[in-house]
Amino acid sequence: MAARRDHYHHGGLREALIAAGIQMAREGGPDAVVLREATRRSSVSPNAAYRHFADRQALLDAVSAAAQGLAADRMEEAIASAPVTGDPKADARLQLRAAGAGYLAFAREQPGLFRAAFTVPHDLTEAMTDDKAGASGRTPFQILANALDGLVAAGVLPAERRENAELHAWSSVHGLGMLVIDGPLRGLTDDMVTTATDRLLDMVDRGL
Amino acid sequence: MAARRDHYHHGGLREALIAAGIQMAREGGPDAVVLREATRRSSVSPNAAYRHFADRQALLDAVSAAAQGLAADRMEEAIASAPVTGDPKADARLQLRAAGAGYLAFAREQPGLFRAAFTVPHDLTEAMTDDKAGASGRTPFQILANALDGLVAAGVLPAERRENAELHAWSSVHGLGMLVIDGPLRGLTDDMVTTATDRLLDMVDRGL
DNA sequence: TGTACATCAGTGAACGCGCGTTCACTGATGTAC
DNA sequence: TGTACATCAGTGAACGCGCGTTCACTGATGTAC
Repeated sequence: MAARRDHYHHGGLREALIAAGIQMAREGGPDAVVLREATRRSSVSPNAAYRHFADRQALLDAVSAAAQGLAADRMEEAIASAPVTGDPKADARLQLRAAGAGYLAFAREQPGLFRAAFTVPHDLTEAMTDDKAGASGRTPFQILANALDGLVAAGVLPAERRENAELHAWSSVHGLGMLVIDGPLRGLTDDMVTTATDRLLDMVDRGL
Repeated sequence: MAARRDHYHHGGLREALIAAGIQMAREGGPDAVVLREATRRSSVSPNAAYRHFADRQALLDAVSAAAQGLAADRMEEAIASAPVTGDPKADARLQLRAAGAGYLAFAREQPGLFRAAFTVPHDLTEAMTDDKAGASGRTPFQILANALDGLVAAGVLPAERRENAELHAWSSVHGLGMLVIDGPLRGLTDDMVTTATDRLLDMVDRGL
């Protein structure tokens, strides 16, 4: 952040507001993204935000997109550190597992951001939009799609099941995430969640 | 509702407030459950609610429990109208499918209630509590458990996979529900959701 | 290079709103004798 | 069966709060000549 705050113009208020919004989402999910508070944290008057966002929803959308980018980063990280066996089939599966595990790790580590990322209205058609990409330039959806392409390429997954696979993998993993951070499975310990994740990914693997 | 509203005491204010809360949740999810509005809809002064609920959260909890009961009803309805083949194995599977389809039907038909039911903090240990039961006296969790027991009894599902099965089935179906009503899959048409549900249930079936 | 001026990104004050919650109260109800 | 009284379930008014948003404004910035 190149914050020269000694002159009148902020220099990067839009980014500062989004950063503040991300922090608030981290602390309390999408509902905690409060426009006035974002301006306060940016040391700016409340209405200054309206130079950069049409309204509160516009800020929330930007925060959500950024949160999706962070989720993508976490997935890439998990994929990068996944074991490699040398067997193409096994490796393709391990990549998919890692993507799922990364998604769930993000849900557990940053439940507020997770909800901000995936609980706010977006179109499927927007799911691959650039501003939702992480450092790698890929969105969570693209990363998942990529892992599934890998399964097909390795001959693990028959091509005709490709489309459904997307749905299945995403739903399973997303559902566990929601149940664990916000729902009836809230009481589970970290250990329980880890083994549950493992078992779930076993079953996704088997179901494909 | 036996509402004799011509005398001082309401006669059933607690129930009226919950009913109003359910209606609000139906319209806008858990966040829309507003204590003052519930009293307004019950033709009562704002603070009257405090005779029956410690605070807003207590009302929301009651509404959430009631919404879980409605979800249970919808699942039972789907199960009751599931096809019967006579083959015990096939029938056990069809029962589980019906339970899942009912859960997702509830999510689509009553997205607000669905979120109020399953998006609000509850413990796993509370998941089977009576006040979350539907007309049949069973909670969504119990209905799912029951269908899985049926799979084991029919010899479709090895007993040692029983516990994981719960997690897998619930996560998958819950995830699809969330993605469809609130998340990145929001744009899907009813038809697309129906076929997606079918495919997802195929894969759950296969994954078990 | 210096100056006039349009544009841009902020300020400061105020708005109406609805919320959850608390206070001191009063009318209705049920029970004991 | 009638009455005194405790208890219960409401009323009415008010509180402080923080929100999103709008208004009229002014200081800073960049561009044309």
